[in-house]
Amino acid sequence: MADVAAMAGVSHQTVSRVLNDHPNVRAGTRDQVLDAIRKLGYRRNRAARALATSHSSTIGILTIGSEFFGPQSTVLAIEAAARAQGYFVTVTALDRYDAYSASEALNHLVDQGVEGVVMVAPFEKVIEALDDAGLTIPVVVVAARTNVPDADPAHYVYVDQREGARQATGHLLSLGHRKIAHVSGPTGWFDATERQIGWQEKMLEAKAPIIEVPAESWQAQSGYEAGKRLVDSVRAGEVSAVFAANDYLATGVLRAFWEADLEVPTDVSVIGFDDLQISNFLIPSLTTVRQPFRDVGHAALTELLDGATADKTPKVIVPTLVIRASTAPPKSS
Amino acid sequence: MADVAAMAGVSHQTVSRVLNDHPNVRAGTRDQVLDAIRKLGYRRNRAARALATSHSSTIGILTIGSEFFGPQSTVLAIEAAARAQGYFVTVTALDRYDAYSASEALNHLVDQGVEGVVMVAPFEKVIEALDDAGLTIPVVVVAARTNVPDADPAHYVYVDQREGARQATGHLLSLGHRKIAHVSGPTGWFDATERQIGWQEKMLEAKAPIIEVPAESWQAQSGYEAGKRLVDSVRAGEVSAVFAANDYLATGVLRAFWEADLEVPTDVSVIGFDDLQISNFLIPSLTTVRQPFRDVGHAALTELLDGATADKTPKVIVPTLVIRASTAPPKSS
DNA sequence: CGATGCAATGTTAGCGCTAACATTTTGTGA
DNA sequence: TCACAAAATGTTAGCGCTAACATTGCATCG
Repeated sequence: MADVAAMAGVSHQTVSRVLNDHPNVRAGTRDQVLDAIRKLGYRRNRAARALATSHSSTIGILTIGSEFFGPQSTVLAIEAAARAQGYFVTVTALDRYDAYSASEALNHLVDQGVEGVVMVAPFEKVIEALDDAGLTIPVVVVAARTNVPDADPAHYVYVDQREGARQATGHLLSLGHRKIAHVSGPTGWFDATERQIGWQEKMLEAKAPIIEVPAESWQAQSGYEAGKRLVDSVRAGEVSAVFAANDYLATGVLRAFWEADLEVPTDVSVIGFDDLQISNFLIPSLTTVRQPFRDVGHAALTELLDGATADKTPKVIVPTLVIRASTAPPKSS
Repeated sequence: MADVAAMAGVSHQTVSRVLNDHPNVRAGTRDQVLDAIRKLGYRRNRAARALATSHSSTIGILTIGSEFFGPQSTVLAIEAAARAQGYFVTVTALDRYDAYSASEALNHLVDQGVEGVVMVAPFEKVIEALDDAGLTIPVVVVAARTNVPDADPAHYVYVDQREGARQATGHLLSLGHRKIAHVSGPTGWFDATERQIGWQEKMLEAKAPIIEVPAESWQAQSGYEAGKRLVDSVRAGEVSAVFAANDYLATGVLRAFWEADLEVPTDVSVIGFDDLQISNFLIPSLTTVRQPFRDVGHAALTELLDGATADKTPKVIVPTLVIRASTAPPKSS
């Protein structure tokens, strides 16, 4: 900076003023300074700036360390939005989904000096770690948490999973199904819980039977195993439709039914959740619930930056049902 | 820090020494200091530290802004490895895949003060932007680039795409196929080019015909369109197997063949590339080439941190063929 | 034409830490 | 017991920037 000042024939403070768009700088002076900056290829030292202003212009994202479609899309959207606002983004992924890993990760971010944190980790234990962390910086949580403690200072942004599950179940009910099994997501995940509740609510409203097959993970493998367990029930006419907690699970279910020579949707309907890129190209193409992850990412960043506003109401985004070929009216038996 | 020093009854410099594991500190003093740190909940200010040491302990990752399986897995692996080494990671995603976006993104990272950059963006234009950027910090590129200029100071780490394509093609040839069409990836991507070359090399060696159907994107939609264009050739016996440039494309191809009542693998074999989580559960389960992205991430970080070593030989990681149910010997016609 | 006021620029201090050197304490051997 | 070295601790300066105040330049008006 001193070099730039010398070259432009001004004081370092004037250079600083130019850099910070201070109004009281003559146009001619400004040009000289900018010229010198260009000629010298000068870049401001961010550490010094952060030290002097006590602003790091950095936000932290804590996410889960797996290749899940939803969190990943959300993280990308947050990053893009943050960059547009002149913020830097530091990402930390969790090794394991427990409170210890989570507080380690949070520490890592706080050590880094972030001004705020977005947690894209819809796993219960992880979010609970936050309640104990006692952070003094703004926090936005992207998770459909319903039992938020009053004392929790975090802001919440999420897609209404329960509503999505109600849409999916409602679609099957309106087709005439009543024996709708739910392949539920793994325990500990908000999304799994909410989807299960939405399905169950709708089923109880319709006075339909509750048939739940829990999956051990979100992976297709678990869906496949759940599907195999459902084959006999389908054959026996005890299940005419399956609502899988996400599209990976649905893919596994489709596969299991195919292996058992059960035709979808003739013998049994299948519906998923997420709308992956490939869901339209599965055999048959998958009816599912689409989540607008980009919107979630944007909303999360907005919430973080405008966090001063006292409005702590969760920002809820509504998913949409995408009807394709894996659902049809039940066989008239 | 001054508070800690006062509480422990030492000078701030002694606190600094404790924090930096300096050897010349008496055990008792160290304990007092650590105690004071704990009691006060003191955290070092990273900006000040960075300013004093001129080390930011931050590395930048530049990646593409889409939900692709490979880059995402690689980024996660790099982040985990970096954190284990005490580094912070700043991620920037590209809005568009052109040189301008790329240099903007690089500037963003350099402004942030990163000590090194890993580019996980196997797109030609993006990498070319790097050659002009004239960065003075270490750079590792994760991309199967073959025409690296001598002057290019970057280190390269990648999975041998060409070899993977040769494995895939070789597998089909050894099953007895000769009319193997390639649904090639979009132009501008190193991976697409390399896979195309690997396939072509192997086909020329076998004196087999070159039938290529270019896809416009990496998405299943493009694979579907390519598959539809191949249906007639398959029916006419002009194509007995398809090597799709990735598993999304392969999914689309499978779907197109299914719609046309072509059975896989009886009527036509299909092979993909990447080994997605769901590839084993497609109908039929997909033979594909698995890429060890975790290894790539680790190798990239190692290369970045040990970059001082003069050895600029690219680190090449070999993929493995995963044989499943979508490939079989051709119909004896 | 000089007083006045504001715009433009300069000067000084300090953000919180570490490096380098200065000083004090401790331990050792003759 | 004292000199001496080595270990332990303290003191000072400065990393590169911005905030706050000080000064200068310049236009305006009676």
